[in-house]
Amino acid sequence: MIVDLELSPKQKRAAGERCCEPVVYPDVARDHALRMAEVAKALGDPIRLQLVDVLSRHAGKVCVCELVPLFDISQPTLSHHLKKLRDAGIVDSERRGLWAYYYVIPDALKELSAWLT
Amino acid sequence: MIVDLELSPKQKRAAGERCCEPVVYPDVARDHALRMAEVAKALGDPIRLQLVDVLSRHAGKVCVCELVPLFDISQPTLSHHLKKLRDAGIVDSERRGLWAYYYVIPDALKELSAWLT
DNA sequence: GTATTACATTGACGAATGTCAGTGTTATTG
DNA sequence: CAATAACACTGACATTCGTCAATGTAATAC
Repeated sequence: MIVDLELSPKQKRAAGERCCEPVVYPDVARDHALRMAEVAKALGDPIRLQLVDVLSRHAGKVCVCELVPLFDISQPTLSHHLKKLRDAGIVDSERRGLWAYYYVIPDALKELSAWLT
Repeated sequence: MIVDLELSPKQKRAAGERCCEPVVYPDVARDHALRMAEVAKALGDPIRLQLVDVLSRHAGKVCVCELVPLFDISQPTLSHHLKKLRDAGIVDSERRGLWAYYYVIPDALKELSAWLT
């Protein structure tokens, strides 16, 4: 993992006393952090988190008409949340006639999950 | 885990055709989802995610004066991010003279991590 | 064709976010 | 005492967010 942050403090100490023991380099590269933060941000809403929970717990694909009644929000709002999850690369959808089927993209949460472990 | 969401679709089908196979109940309770979303939201910023990375990778406690030069943001902004992480229950701080030492609260990320696995 | 159904998009709204300059607070130095 | 250093807080700003009502779009039913 690439280190791209400077470490040594650029400010003087007030006393001879050390500020603290040398800090560990962040070994999460900036773009790596950016990607994981993007995923975390998408999960940072209770409804979206529950959406991902339902979708991932369901082996196959779930259509929106089954998702709408699960939450106390309007259909356009749910559509908005699904779009956010799509934009974050967490879920994808598939049209089949009138219905849209959503599913969690395999390994989409892998990176964040591994970092959290 | 408590189920507190209704499941059966409240809208009529257009055809005799089924919308989809029966969906799985979300087994993330609403308050459970709320707590995890709060943590995810706090991690949903690249700087905060890297902050947690640095703090968790460092065994002990790290003072703010070591954190400031790591990022290209002002000291007040960093302080603001640290407060967000504190409010989310992810980190805590300890004053020692002029310095403030931050550390990751053990098991603060456990719940979200377990859910993601 | 018209009507209806499923879902997405638009536009609007108040609320929250990330950022900074400026200031305040507290502890240490001299 | 006064000066300084470390950090938090305030107020302001543009931006993004979550939400809804209204509308658009495409496919199915009649």
